[in-house]
Amino acid sequence: MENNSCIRQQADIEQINRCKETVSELSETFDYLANGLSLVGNSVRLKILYLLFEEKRLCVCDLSDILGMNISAISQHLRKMKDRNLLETERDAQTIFYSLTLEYSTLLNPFFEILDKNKILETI
Amino acid sequence: MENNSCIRQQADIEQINRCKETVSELSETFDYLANGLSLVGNSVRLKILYLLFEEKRLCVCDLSDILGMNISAISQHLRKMKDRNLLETERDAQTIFYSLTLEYSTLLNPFFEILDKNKILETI
DNA sequence: TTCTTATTTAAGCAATTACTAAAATAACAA
DNA sequence: TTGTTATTTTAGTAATTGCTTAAATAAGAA
Repeated sequence: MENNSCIRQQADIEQINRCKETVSELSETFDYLANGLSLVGNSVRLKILYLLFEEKRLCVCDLSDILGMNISAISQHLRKMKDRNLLETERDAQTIFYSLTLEYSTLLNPFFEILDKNKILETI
Repeated sequence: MENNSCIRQQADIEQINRCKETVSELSETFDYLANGLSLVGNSVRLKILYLLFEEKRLCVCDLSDILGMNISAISQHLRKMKDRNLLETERDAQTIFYSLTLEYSTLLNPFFEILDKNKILETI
C-alpha cells in the first residue's frame, strides 16, 4: 500500500507523533466538519444558502425558478442540507419554506460577506 | 427539463427577479467560492489544512506518515490546494514544505477554532 | 556519472455525486 | 369524493472524485 521511497532522515519524530495524536483525537470532528463543508462546497447549494441568507426564507418552487433547475434536483439538495442541520423548515399550507439555521448563518457569515462585497463590485 | 407541476400563484415575482439578478451577477463568484470550499470539504484535506495551521509547515512525507496514507495520494491533495491558492510551498534541499496562505488561514480560522475547541474537550 | 532520497505525474479503477424522469405523498379546494 | 398544487422519494445514468500502482522528475551524495 505504501510507497516507501521516503524515509525522511530529517523528520521531527516528536512533531509527527503530536500530529498523529491530534488527528486521532479529532477524527470524528474532522469527518463531521468536512461533511458539512462539502455541502457548502457545491455552487448550487452555496447559491441556495446565500439566497436564504438574503431573503430569510424561500420554498423549493421559488429556488427552482430562480436557479432554473428541476424542482426534484433542488428538493434533493435541500434535503441534504436539512439532514445536516444547515437548514430548517416551516410549513405554510401546502408550501414548505426553508431557512438557514442560526448556527450556520453565523458560521457561514464570512463567506456571505465575500459574496456581498463582490455584489457591490459588480454593480459599480 | 422542468417538472412544471408548481405554478406558485402566491409567488413574490419581485423577490424572484431580485434573486435571479443576484445569482447571475455573482455566478462566477459562486463557482469560485464553491470550488474552494469543496476542497476544504474533504476530511483528508481538512486534516492537512488544520495540521498546517498548527505546525506552520510540513512536507508530503510527514503528512503521509501522520495520516497513514500513500505519498502519492497526499501529493495529489496538496497539488489541488496549491493550484487553488490555499497552500504555498518553499523548498529546503530535496524537501518541499507546504504551508497555508495567509488569506485562507484567516478565512478558515472559524473552522480551526471549532477543531481547537473539540480538542480541549477531548483531552478532558 | 550513478545511487539515493523526495516528490510529482499519469493511467486506471471503484465509489460517490448530481441530475432526470416518473411515481408517491400531502394539503387544500370544489 | 375527485382534482389541483406543492413537495418528496425512488430508480437509473453520466460525470466526478479519491485512491493505487508505476513511471517520471529533481536535488544532493558518493
